[in-house]
Amino acid sequence: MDEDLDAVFKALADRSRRLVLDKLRRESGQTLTELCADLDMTRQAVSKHLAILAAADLVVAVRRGREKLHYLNPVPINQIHQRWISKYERSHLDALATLKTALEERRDD
Amino acid sequence: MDEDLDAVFKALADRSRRLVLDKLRRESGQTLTELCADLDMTRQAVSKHLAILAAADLVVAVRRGREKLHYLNPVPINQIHQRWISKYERSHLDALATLKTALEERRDD
DNA sequence: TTGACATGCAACCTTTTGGTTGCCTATTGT
DNA sequence: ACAATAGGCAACCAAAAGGTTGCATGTCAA
Repeated sequence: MDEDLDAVFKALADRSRRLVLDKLRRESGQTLTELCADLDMTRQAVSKHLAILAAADLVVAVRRGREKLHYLNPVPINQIHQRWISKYERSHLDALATLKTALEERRDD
Repeated sequence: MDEDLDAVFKALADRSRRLVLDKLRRESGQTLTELCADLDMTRQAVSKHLAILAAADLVVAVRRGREKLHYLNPVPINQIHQRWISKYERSHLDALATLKTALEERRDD
């Protein structure tokens, strides 16, 4: 059940990859070389990152002639939100209260 | 600005660590040995995971005698939601439509 | 048709990660 | 007091991650 979410979490763990996602969110359909701009690493490194993002289904690529256009797929991020984050949002206040109490009880040591 | 979020993303990238968080969400204030149950790795490995979670501020520990009680801190997960996920939620439908169009235009190659 | 451009593939390297084992320290209950 | 219990520290290890360089392939435009 958590199998595919794992790839998404791992893909999101790298700052460069999150940067790539941000760039794609701002402007869809960019090519590899376009995405390389301002990224301070070789094209091959970016290409590897894109492969990881694609494996996690966060990015979908479409070949057009000699270039490849990359699109953001928002679905996996939404799934992370729905199937994972939301659980923690639900118990957020409760957990905060428990934590606060625990930290205060530490005083009477 | 994104400095601390990076540690959180990295901490969440490991399935075992997410499992630990889930356990703490279900029951707060567990000790290290309690958390080790059903985790199929040594106590030291779990201890390392807890250190990483604590460095990301996802877990706060309170020493009580010879044992250490661990509490979930929901704030970083909330920040991930607020400062990162929500941006993608906002452009979700738009991105989906763009992606769909791109995939359909692929037909007339 | 040929040079320039966009990308792909593979080998290689270094650092990080996730885990282990072995031993040490502190606290507790009897 | 002392054995059992809870945890900490450090060295070590294999595998994965993130990056590089070099070369190959496919496509476009003049």
